[in-house]
Amino acid sequence: MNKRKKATIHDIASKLGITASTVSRALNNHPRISDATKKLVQKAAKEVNYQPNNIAAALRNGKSKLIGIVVPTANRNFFSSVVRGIEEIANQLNYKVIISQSYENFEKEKQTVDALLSARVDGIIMSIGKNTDDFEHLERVLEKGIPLVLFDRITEELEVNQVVIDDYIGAYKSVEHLIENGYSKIAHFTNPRKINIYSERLRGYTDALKDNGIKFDQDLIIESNMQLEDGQQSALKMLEDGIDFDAIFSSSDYAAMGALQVLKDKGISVPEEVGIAGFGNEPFTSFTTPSLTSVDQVSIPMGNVAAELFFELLKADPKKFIPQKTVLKPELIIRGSSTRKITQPI
Amino acid sequence: MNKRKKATIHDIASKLGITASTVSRALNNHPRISDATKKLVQKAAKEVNYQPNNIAAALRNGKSKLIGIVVPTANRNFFSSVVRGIEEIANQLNYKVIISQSYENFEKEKQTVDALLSARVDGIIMSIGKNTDDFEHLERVLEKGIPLVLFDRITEELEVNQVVIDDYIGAYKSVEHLIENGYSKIAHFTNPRKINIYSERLRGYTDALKDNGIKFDQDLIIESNMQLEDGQQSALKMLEDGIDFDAIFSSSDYAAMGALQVLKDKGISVPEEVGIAGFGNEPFTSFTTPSLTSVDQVSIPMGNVAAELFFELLKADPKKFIPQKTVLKPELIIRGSSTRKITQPI
DNA sequence: TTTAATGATGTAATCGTTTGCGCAATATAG
DNA sequence: CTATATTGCGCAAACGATTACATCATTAAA
Repeated sequence: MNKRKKATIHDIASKLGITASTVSRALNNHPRISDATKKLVQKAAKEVNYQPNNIAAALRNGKSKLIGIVVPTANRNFFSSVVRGIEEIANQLNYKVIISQSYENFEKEKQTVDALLSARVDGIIMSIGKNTDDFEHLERVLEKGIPLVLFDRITEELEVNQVVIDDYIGAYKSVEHLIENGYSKIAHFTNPRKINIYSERLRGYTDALKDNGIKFDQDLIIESNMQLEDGQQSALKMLEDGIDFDAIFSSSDYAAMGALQVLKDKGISVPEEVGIAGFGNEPFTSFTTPSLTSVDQVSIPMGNVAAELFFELLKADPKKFIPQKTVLKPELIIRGSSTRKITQPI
Repeated sequence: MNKRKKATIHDIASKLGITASTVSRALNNHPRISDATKKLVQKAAKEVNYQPNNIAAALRNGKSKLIGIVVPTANRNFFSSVVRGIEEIANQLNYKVIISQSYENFEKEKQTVDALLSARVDGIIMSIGKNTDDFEHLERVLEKGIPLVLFDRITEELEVNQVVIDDYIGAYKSVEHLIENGYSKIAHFTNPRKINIYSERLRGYTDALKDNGIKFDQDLIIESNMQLEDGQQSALKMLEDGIDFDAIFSSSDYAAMGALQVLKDKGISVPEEVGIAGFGNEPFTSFTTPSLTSVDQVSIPMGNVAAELFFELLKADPKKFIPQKTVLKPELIIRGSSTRKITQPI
């Protein structure tokens, strides 16, 4: 029924006995084109099932209307929600989004950034991988004057727009909440890698203890890769080593979940004997028994803000660029794993 | 340090006193270019920090090396895993992926497909929304001869490559498993929308009952939108209405989870009094207490297959196109919610 | 030594849109 | 009734890479 070749503005033009420039202008609602012509063109475009070729336009304009997004994995609720937040804003402005995953792999991350650059995205919004501590690939992006916005997993080594949540406050509030519920020997699960989020959460933990007159105990700091299994092992280790604790503040919901499973398994009741609080507000946290107290990372707003920052950058004069860092307030979601009716230390 | 403008093959050419065609051929490893020249070109390319402009190449070649993916929501483990499976294959072939979400919204789905077409993707891989029952937008894609592959949520109304899991078998096995564990009054949570996946699962349920000599009971078929809250309400309703059941086979893990919560809340023990099996093998199913029996949808292989089908289509002669339907075998993951040591009907 | 084949590179058109400039025709001002 | 704006549209050159065809050398074959 349809011809194999796709219709172009030239086809429309010759059909109407006008030129392609007029068609182009008509479709773009150029003021110097008469309404009559515009109507004609639109009708003809419908008839031939015209689909604008953004590739050609991109080449001519030097902008693709594509935003590259790099996340460690789209498979995590937090990241996909941020992407959703970005999309909300981007779509309004007729931008589309290319999502790439770096799988926490440095080489893959570099390749991905390169590929996006070759695809001529107008800019990049990303969250860096856990194992990334060299930022040359991002410096190259900046040098070329391509807009770059970092979210959540950021670095201080780059002069770049960033949006994060206040991990410090989130951690502080969690620990404070645990203390208010009568826990005092609070362990902390963290990651040895020095990315901002973990160090900030550790700082919040430390300060909350201090401000409540509880002495910091290095033995209560447990480092791991923070996945489910790591949480299980950490909890087991603490029990075996006879470490005296009555609560866990974990920088990851997964690790918190692992600990919860082990404790239940060992007949230790949560929250009565041990309180648990996680971080991230993953969907499963509300499904567990007991449900898991956690810190919500306001992911969709974070995506919104990242996108807004991005579009500001796009418009801005690169000469007088001043990197902004937006800090969002996280929300403590209090659930069953950390609230006991009666304050009863073990 | 770097000039604002990006380097092109012309810059490299004039730098070396040769022409752009030679540079292009050298970079593409054309056999008719001498090794000496190739080396020179590569060195010069590095020096000027050359980044190929895929947009220009895409325009010239008529192919963008982009695959458009449309999913209802990237936020679901299943979909993001399929995407991952697609990416694995696509990246090997130097294709990139544009992910768009339709949010189960028909209008949004249409717009998205149009946008991808305008972005000149080389083809589309998608899973259709729950509310889509008009397929004009997809017919347009087919008419233009643009490769289209559907996965999971498909339709029989289109002559198109498809990859699905055998929902029938998945359901059949689940129900059979429940029966083997001594359950006989098995309720089924399903969705009233007539998309293939739900009707196939219902069919599997029905046949498994029949083959085991259990009479089908319409009262045990509970329709809802299958989210967590729907599962809660469905369970509550069954209890209130005094419906006699000893197991639930839910077409969604979320609804199964909701039911599990309600039953536990009402003091009904799972799996002793009521067995539960879900569908989808969402990550949280292994975190719940008891953990939730479910059907794994082999999402990554599904993505792989979808991508392979896609690339076959891309190479194939559109004249002699015969739509293929690949059916993958799902895997029953047996967990705590459906296994009781002693078969003890209530 | 002439002819043909091969190797290495250049020429120029092409992909589909956009847009500065130019040129009429009409409208407005003086 | 000129002089100047304004309106409506065409011309042609971009954007950057690719590639069929042409052009020279050089070399092998006759």
